[in-house]
Amino acid sequence: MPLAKRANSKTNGKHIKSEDSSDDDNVPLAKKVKLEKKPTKKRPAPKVENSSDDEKPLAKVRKDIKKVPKVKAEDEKKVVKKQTEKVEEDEAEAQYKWWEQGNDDDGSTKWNELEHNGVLFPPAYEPHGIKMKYDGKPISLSPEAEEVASFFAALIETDHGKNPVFQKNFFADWQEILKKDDKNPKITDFEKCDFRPMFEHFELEKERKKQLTKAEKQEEKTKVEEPYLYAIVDGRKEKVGNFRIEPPGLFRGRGDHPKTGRLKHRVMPEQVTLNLGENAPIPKPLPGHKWGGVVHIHEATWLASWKENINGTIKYVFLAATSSWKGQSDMQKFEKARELKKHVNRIRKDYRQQLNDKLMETRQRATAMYLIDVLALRAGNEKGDDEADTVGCCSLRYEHVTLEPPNTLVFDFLGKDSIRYHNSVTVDPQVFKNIKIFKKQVGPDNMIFDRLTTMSLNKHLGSYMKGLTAKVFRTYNASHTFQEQLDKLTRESDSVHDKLLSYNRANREVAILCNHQRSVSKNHGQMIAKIEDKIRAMKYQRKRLRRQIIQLDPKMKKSKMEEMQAESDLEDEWIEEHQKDLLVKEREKITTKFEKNNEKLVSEGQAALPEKELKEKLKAVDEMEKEMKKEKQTGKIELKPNASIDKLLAQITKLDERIKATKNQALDKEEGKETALSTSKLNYIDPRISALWCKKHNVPVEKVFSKTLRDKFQWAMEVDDDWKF
DNA sequence: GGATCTACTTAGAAAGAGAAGG
DNA sequence: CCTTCTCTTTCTAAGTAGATCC
Repeated sequence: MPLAKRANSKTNGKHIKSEDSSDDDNVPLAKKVKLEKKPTKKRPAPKVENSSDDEKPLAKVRKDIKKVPKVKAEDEKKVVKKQTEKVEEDEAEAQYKWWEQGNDDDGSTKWNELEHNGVLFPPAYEPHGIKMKYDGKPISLSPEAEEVASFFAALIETDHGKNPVFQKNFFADWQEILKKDDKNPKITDFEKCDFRPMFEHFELEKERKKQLTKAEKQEEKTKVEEPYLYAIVDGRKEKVGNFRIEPPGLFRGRGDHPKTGRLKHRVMPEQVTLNLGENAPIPKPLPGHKWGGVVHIHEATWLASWKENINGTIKYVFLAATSSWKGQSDMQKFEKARELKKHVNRIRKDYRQQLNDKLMETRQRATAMYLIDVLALRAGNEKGDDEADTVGCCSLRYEHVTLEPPNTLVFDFLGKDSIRYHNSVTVDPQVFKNIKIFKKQVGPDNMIFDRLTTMSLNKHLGSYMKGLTAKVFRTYNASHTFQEQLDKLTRESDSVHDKLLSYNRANREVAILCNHQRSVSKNHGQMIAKIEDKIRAMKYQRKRLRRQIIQLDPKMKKSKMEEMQAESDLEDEWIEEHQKDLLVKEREKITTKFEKNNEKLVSEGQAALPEKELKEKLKAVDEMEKEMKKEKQTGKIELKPNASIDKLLAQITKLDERIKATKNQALDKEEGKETALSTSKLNYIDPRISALWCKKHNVPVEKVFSKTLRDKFQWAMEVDDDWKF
């Protein structure tokens, strides 16, 4: 598959041929263009660190550390001292209220003394001995081969397990493992493998686990994990986030990832580097093992790191989201986005003007900025060909944008996580013109912004405001949109319930802007059908009520006719079905109640009630059935003795409301079926907007933030009333 | 000045827990 | 009370972006 290519020689040294002559003619091209095609990125084969028996890696890491720029010693000391004093004063109070201590003048973060207990390693693999089949016959596998087979077996019913690339990659890696022990059978054909016995074993295990009570599940876990949950950071006790090292398994790459299904190795202590305070005790590795290294990088927040074997990327153990380091940087992120408010008008004015700049590079940059600002696209770093082919703004290719004159652009590409971005947008005519020109210049398969990189774009943005990058626009526009929508939708007179509806609507606007999706749940259709049935049932009730009114006072007929008409979706067939259903359900209800009662009586040593009793009870339903038949024949409904028009009307009003509410619920579910609100809430919307809104409108915060979110956003909970995003 | 490395945030899937419905 | 549906939490992949290397 051809990777994104930068400009080829076709465009080199030429002038932009304007698509329409009314456009500024002959825009000179930017100086020279790099001619080389993007070289295929070939990552050097990851050095296999075999550190178990020599000191090299450790020494190596130590050397590296010397290169880490030293934080000015004074600053460092100052902070340490300040925080230590505070801790001594009142440890509990100081623990989480870092935001009241004020920030450092230069806004930088300094990480100080760090001690922690350690990183939890999983125990080695324990074979289960369940025999899978090959060519129809049960086979025995070495423990290692059994483990890898189990990884796959657990997934055979999932999309991953059915994905041919996943299967191929798994099979190749599994064969390598099989070869390691010559007692393993020769397995050469994936098609002949039957993993089902193992799969079923795991399903059973799952069931068994489910049966355990809450307490049983908790107890063992908490006991083992207890020592690993917290780290002491600058004297504060902070929660550790992902303290469990990632267990071995099959790499579950998203989208068309060429490496999906490959075996992810078990990580051993020798591969792990710890980052902690110079004076902190070094936690003990597994018996018989040693750590890959111990470092003291004060300006990093990670506690431990290791290199993962699939893509050669570094994985980290960080503090939890509730920690001060994470909270601090979260707050800084939103403060930066708020600072953009002061500059955004100028920036917008500039890029609009530069949309027809003579310099190609500038014009591309302006166009990209427009897209990032208006559509909240991601920056779009370039990717290698050993990853899924996904793009962002700067890496958009020819085929990702189509032109619909006069000025509509249709975007259709796979973004982060291979989530489809499909959007038809009417844009500024000059943006349309530009895309048309760029596309013509670069040709199919090539990147539209061939003179632009995320680096150059961010460098430019940085000239407007310190620390401004493409991603700040997403944060800014998300929070801004949320505040705007929330203000627009919230009615002071609304109930808490309705206010929450508005809150979620505003949230959804943001999620749509950011294209946050979720897969439609398997039984969504079923669920909607159920709700629709419920609505119909209520309509049927309402229809009967109206009939009764007419029976009571035939003069009402005329005025009610129109409304009756509106219920045309209540077909006779459906009504009949519905009535039958009602009867069946009623009978079931009575029967199960009767049986349960009998079981109870028997267990208490009493005699069960005779079958006759049940028949007696069921007679009431027979009665109902008769009445329904009669109703159908005569078209008359048996009126209750105390029926009155007023009462019936009141019932109708109530039903109307319920129908409306249920309809809303259905609409809400349908609209939200593929939009995930959580991501924007967690990462893009300044939590202070929510905190203030709750306060102002008397909505309890726990209605909008779950426990974890409240903990994460603790820094944002107390805001001045006049604060605005 | 691009490629690579590193460190961090952002993302949806999957697992788990809790609430609602029968 | 048990099952089913829904919301929350956990997990780790996949981005962004700065620093460093060459």
